[in-house]
Amino acid sequence: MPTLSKETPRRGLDPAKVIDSALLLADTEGLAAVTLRRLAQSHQVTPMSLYRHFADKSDLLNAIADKLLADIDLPEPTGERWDRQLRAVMAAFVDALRPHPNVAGLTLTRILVAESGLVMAERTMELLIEGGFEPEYAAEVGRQAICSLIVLVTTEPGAGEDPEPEIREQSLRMKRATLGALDPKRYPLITSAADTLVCPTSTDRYYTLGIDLIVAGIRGVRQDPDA
Amino acid sequence: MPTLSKETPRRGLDPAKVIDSALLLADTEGLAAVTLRRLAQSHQVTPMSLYRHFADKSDLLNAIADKLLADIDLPEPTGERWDRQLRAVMAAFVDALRPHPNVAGLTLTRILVAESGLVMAERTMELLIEGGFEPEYAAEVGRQAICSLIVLVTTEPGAGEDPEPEIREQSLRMKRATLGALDPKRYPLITSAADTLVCPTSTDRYYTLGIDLIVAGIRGVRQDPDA
DNA sequence: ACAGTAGGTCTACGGTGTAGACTTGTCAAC
DNA sequence: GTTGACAAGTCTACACCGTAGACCTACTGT
Repeated sequence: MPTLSKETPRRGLDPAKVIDSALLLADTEGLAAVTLRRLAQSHQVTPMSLYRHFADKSDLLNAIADKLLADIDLPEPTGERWDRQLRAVMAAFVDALRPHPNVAGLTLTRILVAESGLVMAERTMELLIEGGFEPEYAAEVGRQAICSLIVLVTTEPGAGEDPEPEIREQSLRMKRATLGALDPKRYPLITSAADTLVCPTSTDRYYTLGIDLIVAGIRGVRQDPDA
Repeated sequence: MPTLSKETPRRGLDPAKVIDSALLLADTEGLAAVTLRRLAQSHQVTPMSLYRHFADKSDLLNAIADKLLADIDLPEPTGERWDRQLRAVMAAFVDALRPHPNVAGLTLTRILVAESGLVMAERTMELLIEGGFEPEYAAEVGRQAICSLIVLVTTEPGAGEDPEPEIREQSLRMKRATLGALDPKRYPLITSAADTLVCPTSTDRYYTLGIDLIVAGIRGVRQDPDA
């Protein structure tokens, strides 16, 4: 029997676990908190050890993005109309990103690389073509739609704010005050809608509206590419 | 006559010029190249000098964003339909950001702070309300629309790539190759549209389509907020 | 003439990503 | 069994970052 107390203490660094803790760290303290040193420390290991498993930091970040994309739970094709199905695909995408607004932006460059990103992209184009788009046009529209969805998540009201609820609430109050203090003669609409602008009514509504807007846009540019 | 050889060598650091060179630097070498040390060096000054004019780095970055926003050349109100006017406003916004895709994202947090951002936001809400939106709804829709426009610019095909044309071209070729090398059985649409996905036909078309998509979306969600 | 101050400098600190040479446990092949 | 190869982790060091705090110093208003 060889020398291994519990599954080879030598290989104590599971890349998957590193990614997990990196994601957790980003979720709780923001992307800037994800540091090789900090990550190494939390795994009781030297910073340089990480380089045995990741080419460099961006490689690790890409791995996080790929993990997010892998969480997409794409709905099975149904007999519904193309636009309803498209909406479902988009909702699935957003659902995968929503829990991690701080890192959602990382997926921008990985969609056409990661497996599940490719599957979603292919499916999206499929539905667009079924909806009557030319393949070229479908590619451009799909690209933009997916980008918009990502941004929907990264700019979710309150994303990027401090994680401490008190500081965050303080910051929001400050913004509202600043906006409310503007001259109502010059900015009547902004001042009166200050609350909504700073932080929309409900997060669910926010996402529903966001997706609706995109789907409606796609439907709208369908027949006449030259509007 | 006091001692000034040429306009007080003591005050050799014009904040406006610092912002200008920061913007230039970001445009040519990417946002990451904008460094206090580098900026100071290019103005023959110590890094700490910058702190006499900017509270910290983020303050300087905000100043860049404000400058971009100040470049917006908002069209005068006309008698046209609300949606056509809205389109013109959006086009003006995009025109201001387009020359600086690397820093366009900085404007996200400054629109409701900078003068010209506020003016544009107010005007946007005005038009939306003229189009029949409730004020609250207009705020949410407007917010999302403006975010989408910004992202349209930051994700412009080839943005964030290396500035050297050769490296950049190389990178694009690589991506196209990777995409084209996928299994056509699994990803028939992606592989056949690889070229368009990597880099859309024309930049102008790209922006036209992007704006069309957003305007069409707004038009589409107008009457039925609960679709 | 003098105090105040705005603008720029110097030094230093703690943080970052990462290159390169080194150690060491593990396993395969002779 | 012994011996190598090798994968995984370590150590040291470097260049760079933003910025705090004390300092100088030339100008300005009184």
